Amino acid sequence: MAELPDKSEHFIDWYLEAVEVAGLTDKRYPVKGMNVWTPYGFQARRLLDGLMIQGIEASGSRAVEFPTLIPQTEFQKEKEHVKGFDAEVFWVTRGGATPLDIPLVLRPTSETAMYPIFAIWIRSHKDLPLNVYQIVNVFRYETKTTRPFLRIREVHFFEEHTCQLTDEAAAARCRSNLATFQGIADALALPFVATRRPEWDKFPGAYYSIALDLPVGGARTLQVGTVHHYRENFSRPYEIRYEDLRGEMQYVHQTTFGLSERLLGATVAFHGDRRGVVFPSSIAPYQVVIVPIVSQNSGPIAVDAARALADRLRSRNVRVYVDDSEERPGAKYYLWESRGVPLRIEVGPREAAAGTVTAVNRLGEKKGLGPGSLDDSILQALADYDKALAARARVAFQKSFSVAYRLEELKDSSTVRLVSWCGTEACGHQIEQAIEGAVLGVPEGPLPIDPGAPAECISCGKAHETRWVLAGRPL
RNA sequence: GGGUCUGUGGGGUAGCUUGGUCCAUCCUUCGGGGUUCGGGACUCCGAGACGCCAGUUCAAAUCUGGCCAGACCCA
Repeated sequence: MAELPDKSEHFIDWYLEAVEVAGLTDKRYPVKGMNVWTPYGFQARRLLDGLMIQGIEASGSRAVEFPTLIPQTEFQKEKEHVKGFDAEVFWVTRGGATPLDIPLVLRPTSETAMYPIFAIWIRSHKDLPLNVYQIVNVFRYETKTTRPFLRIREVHFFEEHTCQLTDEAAAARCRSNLATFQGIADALALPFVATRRPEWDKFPGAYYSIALDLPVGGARTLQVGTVHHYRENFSRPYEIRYEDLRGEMQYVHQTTFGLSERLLGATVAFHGDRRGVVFPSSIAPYQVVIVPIVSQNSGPIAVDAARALADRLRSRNVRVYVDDSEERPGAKYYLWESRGVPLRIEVGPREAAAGTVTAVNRLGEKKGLGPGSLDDSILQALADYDKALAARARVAFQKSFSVAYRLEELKDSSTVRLVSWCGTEACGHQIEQAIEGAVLGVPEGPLPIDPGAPAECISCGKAHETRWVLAGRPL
């Protein structure tokens, strides 16, 4: 087996192979864009779900689950929304041989499934805010080339939907969601930028959309999440109203927050290297793999030591696997490296006798541990690994942005670009054409790099009321 | 949406133009044996595929049609 393709030169080839060798999905399922989750990949996904659940519930949201099928009549109530999704929904038109009176849509997202029910649930201002989320599969008839975790037709989707009393409360919920996402991203050691998407690229039906993007090498970016402020755009057609203190009916202000297994793809894409996947310990299916080194004459001492150590680590909630298969040690090292295991522990016969081990983390740092407080040292090594991974990620992140002052500079961008923009759609499209990508949007909060005050618009040269905007090439 | 092309064991391929020693080949994968074992071992035995359905033919991986799946290019 050779090394993976060069990540910076052939990113997509590298990505596909990294996912393949790690065994996260089986792409042989005979429907385009629908892959099988393997036990290893599913475990990573479940851990990722756990991060989302923990984060969102800490911010006062509760889990619900709505049905998969949506009647066409409900689906069509918000005009922009239908227009945005019409081309990519799967339809259910028959029950057995009987044509359905009202065709059903396989949800591409759940606004139109939830909101008729929200209208029933919400009567009074006392019913607000309503903060609920669900983690379910949604379906989109993707026509472009599909890629595991990144562009798929059956999406494992996290969606929070909230109803708020006021516009300001909804904006506050959006900010709260960004803080929640920050926590999730931190756990994954993924730096990101939040930008307000330009008008022409916001979610169909939204008042505004804040997208969460990751730079993944060159000018490439990966959108891993969105927070939308809907204002009353949905509550009016779906008649979600409450009676306020004065006894008047008011429409609720709504928000949504969406994430998916793209975050898993992003973790692979961002941290991975020539040997394959690199997992942060938060979602690593195995945080520690122990490889006992056995030779013909040494007997079971190394395996016994490995198993005893594994039991002790498990009792401290470490996910650990003892690889006592018949493979040679070298083959095991490569295998577990490609699968992204944060920490490998080697135990040879002599070490077993002495109560020591050799620890090698996924960043290649190697050291001997023990005999004193061995278990603590291993936990410490795991924590150190996560810190080192995050530090490495921050460095890569800093290098992923640069300022461009002229449209011609955009063509050969080797980073995501920060450009000054007048805010008009015409100039926005000029920028998109020049970079052969997209205007991501105006950053929310601090910029990844400090470019000073905005200059004149990179496209039309207008000097007043310009702002910095990020442009890149979304995957 | 329009066009071009592709489909051969688990993965990657040759063969197809001109139908016939092709129970197809190489690299791997899987099962079993032996020698090994601190960075991708060697060796022996064995298993496993011509996308699906029709048609043409003495004979189809190869030709024809339909279907399914996928890739690339353009709008």
